Amino acid sequence: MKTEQIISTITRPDTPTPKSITIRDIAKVCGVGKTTVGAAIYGTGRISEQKRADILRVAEEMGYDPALQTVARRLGLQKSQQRILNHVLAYFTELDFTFGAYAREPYRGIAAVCHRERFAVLLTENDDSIRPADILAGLPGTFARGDADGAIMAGHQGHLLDVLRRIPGFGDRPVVRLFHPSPDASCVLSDDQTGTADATRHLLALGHRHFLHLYMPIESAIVINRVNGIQEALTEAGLDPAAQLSGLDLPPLLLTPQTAPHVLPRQGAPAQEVTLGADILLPYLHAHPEITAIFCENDAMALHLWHMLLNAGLHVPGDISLIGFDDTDGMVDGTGVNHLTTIRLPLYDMGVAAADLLIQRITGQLTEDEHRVLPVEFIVRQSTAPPRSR
Amino acid sequence: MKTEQIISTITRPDTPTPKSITIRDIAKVCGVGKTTVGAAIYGTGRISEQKRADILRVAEEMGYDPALQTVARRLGLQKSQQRILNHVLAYFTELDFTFGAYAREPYRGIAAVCHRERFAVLLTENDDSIRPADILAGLPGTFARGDADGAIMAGHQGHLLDVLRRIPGFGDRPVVRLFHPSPDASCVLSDDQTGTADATRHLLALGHRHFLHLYMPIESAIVINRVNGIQEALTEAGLDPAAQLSGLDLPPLLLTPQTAPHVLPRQGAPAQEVTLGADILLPYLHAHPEITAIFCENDAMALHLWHMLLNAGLHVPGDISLIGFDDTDGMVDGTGVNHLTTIRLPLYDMGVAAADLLIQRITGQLTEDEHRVLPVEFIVRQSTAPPRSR
DNA sequence: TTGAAAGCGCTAACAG
DNA sequence: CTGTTAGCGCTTTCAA
Repeated sequence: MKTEQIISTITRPDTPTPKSITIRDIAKVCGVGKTTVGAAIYGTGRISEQKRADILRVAEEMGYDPALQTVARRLGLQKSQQRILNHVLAYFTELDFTFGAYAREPYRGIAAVCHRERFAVLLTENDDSIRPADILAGLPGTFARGDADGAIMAGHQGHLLDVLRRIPGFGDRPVVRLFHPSPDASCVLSDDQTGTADATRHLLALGHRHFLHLYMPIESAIVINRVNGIQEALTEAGLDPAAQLSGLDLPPLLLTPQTAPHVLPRQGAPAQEVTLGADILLPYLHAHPEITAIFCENDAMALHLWHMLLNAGLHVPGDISLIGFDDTDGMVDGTGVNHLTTIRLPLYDMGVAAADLLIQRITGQLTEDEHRVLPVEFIVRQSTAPPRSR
Repeated sequence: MKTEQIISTITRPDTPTPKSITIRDIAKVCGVGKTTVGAAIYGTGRISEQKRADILRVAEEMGYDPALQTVARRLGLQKSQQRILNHVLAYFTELDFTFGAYAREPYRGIAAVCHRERFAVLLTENDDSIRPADILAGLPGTFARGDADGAIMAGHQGHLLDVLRRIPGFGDRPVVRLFHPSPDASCVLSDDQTGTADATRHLLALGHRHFLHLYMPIESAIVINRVNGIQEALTEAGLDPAAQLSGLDLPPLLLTPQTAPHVLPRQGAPAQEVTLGADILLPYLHAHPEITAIFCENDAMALHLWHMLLNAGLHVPGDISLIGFDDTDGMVDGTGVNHLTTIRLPLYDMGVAAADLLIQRITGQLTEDEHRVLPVEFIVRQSTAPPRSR
């Protein structure tokens, strides 16, 4: 943390603020000691109901504002190791949060809960490729000072959790991780395995037998869950997962939502390259004509594929059945109908759950970290159909 | 502000934190007074270079963390009316910020500047229809406590500025308004008038003579600027604005970015109603066959219109020329090319300008409010063409 | 129940 | 230049 920043930034208001009312002022007016006033307003110590009412009335009349005296209270409480909550939580997302429903939809849920609970949201985008030391250095002083009561982290976020834990001002405050399981924090996860299992059963029922799963190069718990789901359904049907399911990793760029057509408008966004990854995927499909269905890591990827296949003369779902993930983006026709069969992640609800969980931990209503797994929903649309030989 | 929230929220950490190092500890070790240590670390008072170096070294060794002592410093400084900056700014946007590049693109700019300057962003979405009293009640305690050093407000935001000004904890801290001019704050605006003037000249050169301007029901400074631009170009061409330009207000819903097809993916978003507003617009156009070009308030609206006209058998740009605004959304064809002629708002740069301006005001590098008007860019694509009679 | 006194860790005014 | 003293406004003993 930049020490200088914390030290050297002092301002003096243009127009001197009128001195604010203190409990001492009130005490003088009421003819009591200031300890008594403190007891009346802040509930420190016993006080007769009569005096309390009197004092509160006078405080109100004099315009006493407890918010303005939080600093003094904090100092006073330091002795007894108590903290006044800031009612602020940090939401860390991967860089360029503004892309993709994957961070935006949870944010909506978080914001809704925070608004209800009068919490403020400190939005922080983090570059996952950055070195841990730089994460620390890049965080605003507000974190070092401990202004965030807790944090929600979406996605991988590399070593961010460790970094947070090492900040003296943050310490072991509650953290909720979204999407990725973690033993050191509360987690809000989705039941991806059931989702892919359902999807696989659907494809099996249609008659498909050979599947391709396009995954991220990263060996993440998420990918493992999804593969498990497919394998579960295959095994259940008496098939050998190893023989029926193949995996293929594509260029990382292809897997980010950014590259899909019509995904998200952004000023100056480059035109789509519909051919990206085609040099890998098309030859592969050509060499494996038995494959009739493809699982994608996300909808954006599915849409990209759809266009790519179309370009190559392959029809969805006629030649290839396509299954997306997330239900964030759709293959929308002119009448606004989405044709992509997908597994819907309850992104908004996950945000709500994360914020609820975090705030309960912050306020002490919950004293242990908790893992919550939310159900997904398999949605059949028009990108899956019975296979025909290619 | 909910007083209870400020008062009743105290927590005690699960594991008692080890008492943090204080300047007194350092003073004892160094065999000096604590004032001297303060002078060394915080630059309060004069001190010899020798002692300073010694003390700083010891402080470092002992692991003194200035961030942890901000509370005490703040109390100490209260006497002299000085404040330690929080390095936090609030970004207020209209409700559901997650829609529309109109708030998201500036956010990207703001975030970039804040990251560079180590400022944190407090993101707050505000419902413009809410009563002023409720805005105040809905703000998290962090605002009452004065944790935000300043604020950026996008859009109308009704009485929010007044509300902020009335919060004792915020007072007259710097505010930057985005898009809307305001005498009580710094502003970052766009030169819309030049934009619509350019667009009008373009249409005039193509041969158009009768124009329709679809505006928001609100009499905003923005609309006025845009109309002024059209009128300016018409007058310049020796035409009578009153005779050549007609205005029409459509249902409010039509004017929000949400309604445009393909604008922004959102989970569970309803299918588009391509016919929304058609009952007003189509008869109007039928009654005024002399109109050959339409100005829209934003791209989303232009796209909606495009589809609506197509539905009615009218071709763009053959029958009607269409001009969007913002350059946030496009009529994208299969190859990723955008066909909408529009006036591009430098949204990202406006965010950058707003954050720069605000931070300069916060840090005192700038002592007066400033209005900055950024240039727009008229971009000719394929939604405008020479008129033909209908 | 009440209130005086002694902190919390720093800054500020003033002697030395 | 240095250290002492007295705050900042609240909390927390601890007598009364």
